[in-house]
Amino acid sequence: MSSHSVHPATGTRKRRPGKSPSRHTEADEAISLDTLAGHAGYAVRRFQLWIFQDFIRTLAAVDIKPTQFSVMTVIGANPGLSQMAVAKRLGIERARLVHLLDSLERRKLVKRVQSAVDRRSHALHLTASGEASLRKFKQLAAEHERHVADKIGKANREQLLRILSCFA
Amino acid sequence: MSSHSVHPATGTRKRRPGKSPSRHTEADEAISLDTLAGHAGYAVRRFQLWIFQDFIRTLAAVDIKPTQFSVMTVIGANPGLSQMAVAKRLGIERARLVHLLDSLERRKLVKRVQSAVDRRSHALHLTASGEASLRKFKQLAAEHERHVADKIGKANREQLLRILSCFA
DNA sequence: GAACAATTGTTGTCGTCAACAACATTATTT
DNA sequence: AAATAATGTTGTTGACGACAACAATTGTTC
Repeated sequence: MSSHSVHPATGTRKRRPGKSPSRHTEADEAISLDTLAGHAGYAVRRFQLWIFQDFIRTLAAVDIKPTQFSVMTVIGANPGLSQMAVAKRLGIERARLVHLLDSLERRKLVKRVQSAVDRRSHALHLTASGEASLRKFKQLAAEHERHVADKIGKANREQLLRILSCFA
Repeated sequence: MSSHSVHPATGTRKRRPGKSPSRHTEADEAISLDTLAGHAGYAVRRFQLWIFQDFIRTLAAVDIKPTQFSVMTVIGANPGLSQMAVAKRLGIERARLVHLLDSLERRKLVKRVQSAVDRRSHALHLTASGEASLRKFKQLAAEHERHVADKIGKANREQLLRILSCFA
């Protein structure tokens, strides 16, 4: 019964007078995850949360979020794609892509061009400033990727990419 | 210039008359991901989407979602925890945990007990039926985990868990 | 060629989720 | 006793996935 100074309800140690005032509750790891530790989904959820937060923080100066970056990257590499094609390739709903493109078009990063072959669809292109911006975004994204490597290890990151390559 | 029968705007092949009518647009992989292929966050997002959908589908019969499962598992392994402790351990906002517990309590799976030591907090416990249900949930969750192993490979799944163990 | 079906972009709704902010109640600190 | 902090709760905001409906256009089929 090692109930030294551990609050039975919270599992957090009462902060001692001399200690830092409520900085971190150190004993969170004492709480068992049980079978959760063996579930890939749990670890992946936590990891994805961390990785997106770091991406957003690293690209905060240019105000670009992960989804926006993915859309611009694909359009940049494949000019003239339709919205359907981009949505399918990235696993985004075409309804959602409409708003994403509205936002990017307002910022003059992307333009919708009337397609000559299919008058239903739009051909998507980066604007001139969109291409310049994307180069900057990619630099910052690369910096974010280095944060990932620092967090989980360079070799582990590469193995992770290999393992999940079937989802690309 | 290998534009055989590839629609320039969509990147999708025109469905040939004899072929299945608009089943799958097979040539989505032809669209380049560019630098996106080297970003862990992109792969992780796609993977997390897949894994959550499979979890939800596999546990659809008992109507339990990943977050609900994680909450019940932690409470089951650590009876008497406060809401704060559970929220911190799982990385859930305590505001969000309120609704999750409301739902689980309505279904008589979890109960909030007035804490004797701290009258602000609730001690969380599984009900009797909650414990029985959790055993069933864990069986189904294990089945889901086998789906994951089938998808990415048994050894890869274990390496993934090892790589991401620092996020548990 | 006309009727029918499918695709594309768009608009809208619904439910989930993370991130905040504010508040009342209760504990802790000084 | 007064100031400060923690806990549970309520509410709002914005991003997101899933779905359904619609007009315009294209493709198919008779």
